[in-house]
Amino acid sequence: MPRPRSLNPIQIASAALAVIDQGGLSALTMRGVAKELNATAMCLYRYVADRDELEALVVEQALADVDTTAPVDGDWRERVAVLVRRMRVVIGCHPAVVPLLPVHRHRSPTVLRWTESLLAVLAEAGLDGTRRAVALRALLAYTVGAIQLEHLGPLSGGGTTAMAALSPAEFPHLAATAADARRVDPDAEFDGGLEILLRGLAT
Amino acid sequence: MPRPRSLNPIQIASAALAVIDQGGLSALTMRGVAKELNATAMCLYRYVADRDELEALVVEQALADVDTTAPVDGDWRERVAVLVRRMRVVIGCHPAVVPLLPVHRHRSPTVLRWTESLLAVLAEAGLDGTRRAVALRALLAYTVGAIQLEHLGPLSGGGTTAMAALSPAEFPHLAATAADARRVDPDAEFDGGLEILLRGLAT
DNA sequence: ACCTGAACACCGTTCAAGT
DNA sequence: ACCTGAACACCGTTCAAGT
Repeated sequence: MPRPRSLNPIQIASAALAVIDQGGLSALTMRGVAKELNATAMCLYRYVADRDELEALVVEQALADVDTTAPVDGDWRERVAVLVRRMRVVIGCHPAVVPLLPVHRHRSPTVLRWTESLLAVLAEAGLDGTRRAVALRALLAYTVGAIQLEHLGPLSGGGTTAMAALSPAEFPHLAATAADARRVDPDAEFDGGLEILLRGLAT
Repeated sequence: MPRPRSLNPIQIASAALAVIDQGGLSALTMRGVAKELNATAMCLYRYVADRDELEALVVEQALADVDTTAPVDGDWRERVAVLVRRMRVVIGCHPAVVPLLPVHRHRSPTVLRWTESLLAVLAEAGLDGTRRAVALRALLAYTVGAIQLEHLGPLSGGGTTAMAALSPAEFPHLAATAADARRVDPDAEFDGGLEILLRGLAT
């Protein structure tokens, strides 16, 4: 007697994202997600092979809102910047997902489409072959790294506060820079670094 | 009757690093580290407050080999590159530690000394105040991000292999770039991205 | 065919008890 | 003062049993 499925992957992904958004990464457990769906943990194994697959589902669900279409206005550097900023803004809505990104990015259709658009813009800029591969990698590294620095670490962003308390005798530059850094807002900091990278990318 | 301590923090850090190097991040458990020391898990709580502190200990132990003295030869860009490459090489010896780096970097004396040296070189390059803070952040983001891309993800580096299998119809640029990327060795890729960043950093 | 409860082998952490 | 064993409240995952 075939019984209809009571869940679907989208429901699971939504529930899992809700759980991680609300309770942080440590709340993302098979049992926790199941409870959100009024089901049992074992039931989830009908839909995902294991926790790893659940994590991949969460990452894709979190990134699904990214507009991956290539921008048409502005020079190529501005178009790259727009794509990169779109990714950062959406991830900023789901900070607990950040540690999962480097691990599962290859399995996210959104990431693939976004990367394809980024490469298209780089191609229009006259980059190809190895140079384009290196440029992409550098942009990815900066994006992933900057987002991690922004959201991970002590007190999620209060890191510079801790650094400002360092002994200025032993770490003079660090103490000064920590003080300076607290006056830069995160958006400007991210855009500033991105600009440096894009300037270096000019042939 | 005061009994002498049977362990010290260095022994614990070494044992923990051995465990994670050999068994991966998932092997880093209180019980696992204790077994490596022929002790019980509970005994470790005499030396660390919790797992978080054990992780911080592992990170510092992994990075301890980094030479954090500022290089003296070459122009400032080359000196920055030398510092960054030193960090990458040492981390490459302990790839399982990579996910812990963004979380615990603020508590590592090695990271602090390394950052201080980096800032000193940037100061010699004429950067100060906000511009220097942004430059540091960009360098940190690139370094952290590039190392994560290198060591995390599917099959730890086989990611480009997976991407090369993509449908060239839907992802033409991605498929082409994945093929190109497989011909670039990791060192050259890292240095290439770093060069882009340093070029953009020139005033 | 799908869902469930009980069970297994793990976690981090607490706490009373040993020496 | 330091270490230990037992215990608690969790994990992911398996598997036989229910409907």
